[in-house]
Amino acid sequence: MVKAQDTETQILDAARRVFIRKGLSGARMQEIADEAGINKALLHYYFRSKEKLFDVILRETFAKIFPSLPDLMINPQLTFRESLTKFVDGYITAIQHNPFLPAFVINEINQNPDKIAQVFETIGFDGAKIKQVQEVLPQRLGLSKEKTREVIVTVISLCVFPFVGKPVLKTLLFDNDDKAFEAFLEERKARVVEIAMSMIQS
Amino acid sequence: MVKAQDTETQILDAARRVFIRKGLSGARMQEIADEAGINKALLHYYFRSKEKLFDVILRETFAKIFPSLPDLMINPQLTFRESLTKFVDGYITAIQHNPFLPAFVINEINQNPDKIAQVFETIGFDGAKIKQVQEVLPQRLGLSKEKTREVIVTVISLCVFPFVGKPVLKTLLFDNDDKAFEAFLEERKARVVEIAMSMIQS
DNA sequence: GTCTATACGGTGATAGAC
DNA sequence: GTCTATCACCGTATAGAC
Repeated sequence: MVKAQDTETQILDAARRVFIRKGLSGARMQEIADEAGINKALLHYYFRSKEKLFDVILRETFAKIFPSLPDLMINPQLTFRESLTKFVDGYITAIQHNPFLPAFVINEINQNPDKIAQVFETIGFDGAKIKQVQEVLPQRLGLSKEKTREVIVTVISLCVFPFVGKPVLKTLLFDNDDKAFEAFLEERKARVVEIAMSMIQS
Repeated sequence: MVKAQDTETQILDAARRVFIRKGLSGARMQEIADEAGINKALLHYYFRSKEKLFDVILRETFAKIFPSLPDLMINPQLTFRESLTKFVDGYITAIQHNPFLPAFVINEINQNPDKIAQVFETIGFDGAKIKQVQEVLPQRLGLSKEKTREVIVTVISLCVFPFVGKPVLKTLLFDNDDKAFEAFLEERKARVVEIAMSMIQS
């Protein structure tokens, strides 16, 4: 039992690394087995198929990335600026620790958009919660539904894109200097908040 | 000769569609052959291998996406606001016609960052041109190099992200209403310019 | 140039011993 | 639970006829 738990965890750890690096179609069961220190047969013993294993990782990844937004934004204890600062900071920091996550999610989601609703439900991000955000947030901001959407899209765009576009941006703007790019991301946390706040006030 | 040209074009058209939809590892030579109305053997006759064929498409795609930025931004005939408006409008419109391009580029580039320099050179986007943009643009804007980078990253993020994040954004903010999302993108062209200009003036 | 046939390696998945 | 061995299939790539 203890050993089983360990093996399953090791498989999931390995699968996470490989799938996020290579995607569903690029990943090989052999590679996952190697990274987990076991053989292919055992993979199929724990998770019936590659697709099943992948779905577990995809759900887990979504659960890690998405719930923070609504929880934070709706918290009435904080001013909106505080909520926003906390969100942007937490979000960018989280991605810094998992820099390949956004590209992975983007790719797999665009590859298979039908899975979205299903995955969202699994992580407790159902219609009710979505509605809640769509209704409470405009009230908090004192903005129309449309304006609120613009702010949200802007914030998420600014937080996420630098990571998925990193190879290109680094080449074009940062002379491939990794340190400079990291520093830029760090400084960006404050700038994103400023840009969003100026959208709200104007 | 005429027929050969036709076949090659048909192969490239098919390869473009399939690769951009499925990516390198997800695409199948059989599927490309089917879409081109020929058989697998002929694919290998024209392009020795899958990788070679893919490289052609990748270069072609980069050539289509990237050169517009520097050419526009540096044009001294226009005010910066005019350049920016033209760029944002042209860029978003272009992506609207090829909505899967950004996710494709992001995925393949993150999968194989080493190819970037090589691909950029192929499309005439060499070190000299990059330096030119890095030097001329700050002058035009009257901003520091760092501030200029912020503006560029912001503009590109706001233009591109909505497309790659479309499935998620549509679900969370637009109740899966395609029309509403399209309208949002259309209206966004003007908003992006406003956001960028306000960054410059402050 | 274009086809059919086939080689050849890899890939997901299973059977069966321990 | 974990392994070795093996299967059936699919994928890229090539040979060779026309």
